[in-house]
Order: sequence, then structure tokens, then C-alpha cells
Amino acid sequence: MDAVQDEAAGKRARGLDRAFEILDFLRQKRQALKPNEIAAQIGAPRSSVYELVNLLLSNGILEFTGGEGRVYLGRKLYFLGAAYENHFDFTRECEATLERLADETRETAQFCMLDGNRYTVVRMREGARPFRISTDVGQSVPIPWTASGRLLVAHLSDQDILNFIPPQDFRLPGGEWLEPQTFIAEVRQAEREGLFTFNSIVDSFTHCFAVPVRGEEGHAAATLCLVTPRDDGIANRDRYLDCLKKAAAGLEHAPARPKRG
Amino acid sequence: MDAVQDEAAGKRARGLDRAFEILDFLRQKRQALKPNEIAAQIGAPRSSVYELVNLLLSNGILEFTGGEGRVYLGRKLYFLGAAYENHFDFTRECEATLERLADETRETAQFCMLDGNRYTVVRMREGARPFRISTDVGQSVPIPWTASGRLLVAHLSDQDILNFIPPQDFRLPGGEWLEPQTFIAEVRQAEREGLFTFNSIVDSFTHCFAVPVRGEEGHAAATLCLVTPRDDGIANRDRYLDCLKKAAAGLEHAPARPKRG
DNA sequence: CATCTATGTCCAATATAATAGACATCTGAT
DNA sequence: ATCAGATGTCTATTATATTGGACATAGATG
Repeated sequence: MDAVQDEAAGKRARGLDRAFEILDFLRQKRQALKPNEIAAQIGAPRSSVYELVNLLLSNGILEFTGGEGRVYLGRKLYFLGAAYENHFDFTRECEATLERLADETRETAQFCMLDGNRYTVVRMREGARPFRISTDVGQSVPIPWTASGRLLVAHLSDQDILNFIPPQDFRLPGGEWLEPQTFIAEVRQAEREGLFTFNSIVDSFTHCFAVPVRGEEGHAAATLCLVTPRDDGIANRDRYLDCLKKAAAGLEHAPARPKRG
Repeated sequence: MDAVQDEAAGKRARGLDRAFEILDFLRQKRQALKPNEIAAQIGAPRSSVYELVNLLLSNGILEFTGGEGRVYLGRKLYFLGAAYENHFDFTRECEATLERLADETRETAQFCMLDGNRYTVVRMREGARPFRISTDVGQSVPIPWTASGRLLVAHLSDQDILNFIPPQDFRLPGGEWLEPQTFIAEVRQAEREGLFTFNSIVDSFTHCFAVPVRGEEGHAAATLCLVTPRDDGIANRDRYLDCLKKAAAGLEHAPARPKRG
């Protein structure tokens, strides 16, 4: 994932990086895997993966589960994640905000952030409509595929954006190529307007609304989104954006502000 | 923490182990620290800590927060922890169970697990009484200090228990020495009875009740506990234990069972 | 039976990671 | 002014971690 740094030659990878590559991979897969499978699928030497997996197992970072030697993320990670959540205490407010949003609009509401150089839905509240959302919570998705993506990188310079986003992520799910310059223009537009909306790139029937939730540094630390059927979204555009902006204002400075310190 | 493995000579520490030692340390401290402070307090070479901290920062495992170069656990850990929680989906049921327990007894109810070779409160629900609980959620505590500890190691042999628990953890908070053989006798008693209760070792005014929540392997994967004022606990002993056992039965096989796989 | 893949273990070679320690600031105390 | 401690950066040395590849086993397949 992140390890697209210096794949240049056949250089050795650092254990730490490989380790977190394994963890990220398991998170993406959302299922227990055998060390052998992990090695094959992330393209790492088997001996290295076995060594690292054993180390991680003995630290409680990974756990045996699913039988036949399969491993998945371990309890220790849960504890560490809980400590993070406790420190940057955004969960409670966030949950309430999403609930209110979903109630007001009857649409699916999401709270999204960057996960490294990709986008992820941190929390979601399904709306009243019987509607299948294409992105699952916790899955990482290329930034250019999402409305929120336009807002989450808006604090970077054009060049930094290009350096930050993996080039292959401009290839859209349908196979088309999104010209980086087009994307950057949309980023700047989103930055000016303080919002971004479009017909989803990922599917053919939803419209997405995103507004920034600004952190202490003033740039978008997260976004609030609505995912709606296209016609509903267009019909209620102004009201939905209004709801989103009010909700974001309520969260402002809540995420990314530690409880103490 | 776990790195008490082979501290024998002045051998080099492995980067991965040091890294997780840093993460665990930050979790214990529950606050952002400067790399220099971390190095001093965990007794690691400063150059190593700076190197590792920078690596972890670039992976999103650590984040700058609190200013002056202080670092704390990062967003990536939250994502990984959320994936764990999602996979072993015990949170929802657990929360409901604790709420019911707290309602029925008006005492503080806790859901506890092992964190490596120590004990930790994973979730807690304060009871109606205005009562200060001495252990905070997420803090790791020596196993012998707790009632739950007797249950959580009961599946191990005597020798394995002694190998598992760090020797210094038999030193109680008051300074007294708990004879390991005494502890093991209590473990076996707890195992036979399927519960353990005692006047807290950590403070002088509470009584603790613990029952096991058995996982798929049949041994205590977690415990449910009540922490009560001593007189109340003794007065309501039978009823409280009854509530706990019913609650544990409701959770049985819920923790440690993945949703799929 | 022969052959192939999937799986896990083990070992030697060497690229490199962990470390000690020098150096440079800055701060507050004396 | 002088000293001591805290903080961060940088470099050279060497112990070792990462890796390729050999080896062993078990199923599956023809």
C-alpha cells in the first residue's frame, strides 16, 4: 500500500514497513489469510513474511484465527486503536451528527478521512431508503474516485497532490483515465466553494455530496458526505448541502483536538 | 512491556519490538510525548527511538500532536483496531450486556481481557452509585492484582502461569508479596467454581466479582466483573453472581468468534 | 506412478538496521 | 558568565535482519 515508496531496484524492504504492509493488507482483505497467501499476494519473499508474521503473532499484533494457520489482526491493535479514539475523542459527537444527518435527509451519511494516501469511510449511517452503498466502512479507496477526495487534499499544492496520490489511482473503476489536471481543477473548485458534489464515479445511480470538517490547522481533517439516489440528490440539493454544512460546523474542531495536551 | 524476553546481555533490540514497545508505552502514558522522553523512559538508545519514531510517523502509525514535536498514536492504528473490532464483532453485544448488568445491580460493570501478559479493562459501565473506580479503561494492570486475573489464566498449567506472568507482577500495589503458589491455588479454585470474588487488592473499599466468558476453545477469553462497595457486595453476593452468570452466558461464543471465515 | 502446486521450515550470504557517541542548540539555574 | 540538562541531528561501526533458495511434506491431477 504505502510501500510504493522506493520499489526502484530489488532493494531489501525494512521489516517495519513490511510488517505494516501485512497489517494493511489484512485490513483490506477483511479476512484471515495464511502467511503463504499473504506473501504471494503482496509480492514479498515468503521467508520474510513467515518471520514477520511470527514476530507479530508473539506480540499480539496478529492472531491465529480461522484455522489452518490463518492469521488476522490481533487484539493489541484493538487496544491501540481504542487509545487513539479515546485521545482524539471524535467518536461520540460524530455518531450523533451522522444520526441527525440521516434523520433529516433520510439518506446515507458518512464520515470520511484520509488513510495514508487513500480515502476511507470511517463511520456510516444508512438512511431510510433501501439503498446499497458501494463503499464499505474501513475500505480504502483511491482519492480521485470520491467527492470527499477533492476536499481532503485541497490544502496541498498542485505538485504535492500529484506526489501524494499514487498515479494508478487516477484510473477510474470503469477503466477510464482521469486527467490529473482535471482532478486538480476540481480540487481548487471544491476548495473555493467549500463543498463538492457529483454523480458517483463508482456506480451509476448515486449522487454524492461532501463538505469539509476543518481541523485545528484550518484544512479539511475529515468530510461529511451524503450518498443519495441521483434524482433525489438533485431535487434536494440546497437542503442537503445546508444540512451538511450545519452538521460540519457542529463537528468543527472536534476531530483532531486531543482531550488534553 | 513484552520485551522482557531476552534482555540478557546488551544485545541489540529488533526494530519491530522496539516499535511496539514505543506504541505500548504511549498507550500506557495516554499522552503525547517527545521522542527524547520516550527514549529516556523506556530505556532505549535515543538514536534508535528517533529513527523509529520517524518511520512510524511516515506510516501514520504515530502522529504529531500536542506541539513541540510530541507524538502520539496515529490514525492508522485506529483503522486497524476498527478492523479487528469489526471482525470479532463483540462490541455491540458487549455494550448491551454491560448496560443491563449496570441497570440490574446499580454497580460498576466491566468487560476485561488479557493484554499480552497483563490485564486490562476493555469496556466499563459505571453503576448508579457515586463511586470512583480505580482502574481506568485501557490501562494494563498486573494479572495477580485482579479477580479476573484468576480466571483469565486458568487454562494454563501451573508452570505456564509462572512463565507467563512477569515475576515482579506478584508484588502487590501496597508493596506486599503475593506468593505465586497462593495465587495458583486461587486460580484453581476459580477454575473449579467458575467465578472469583475478593476484596480488591488495589483499594481498600471495594469488592470484586468476576465470571468467565468462554471463547471457542472453552477457556476464559474474557471476564465480566462487578466492582462494588464491600458491604453491598457481601450483602448481595448471590444475586450479583447470578446476574453475572446470566450475562456471561449471553455473551458466550460471541467474543473471539469471527463473523465469517 | 509421476508431476505439479501449496505449504511450511531451515540456512548461509550480505545489505543494512541498531547503536554509541560526537556535535550543536537552547534553557534555566547558579 | 558558567554550568548542567534536555533536545535534536548526524556518522561510523558492526551485529543482524532480510532474503534467495534448498529441502520436506501433503494433496491433487493426469
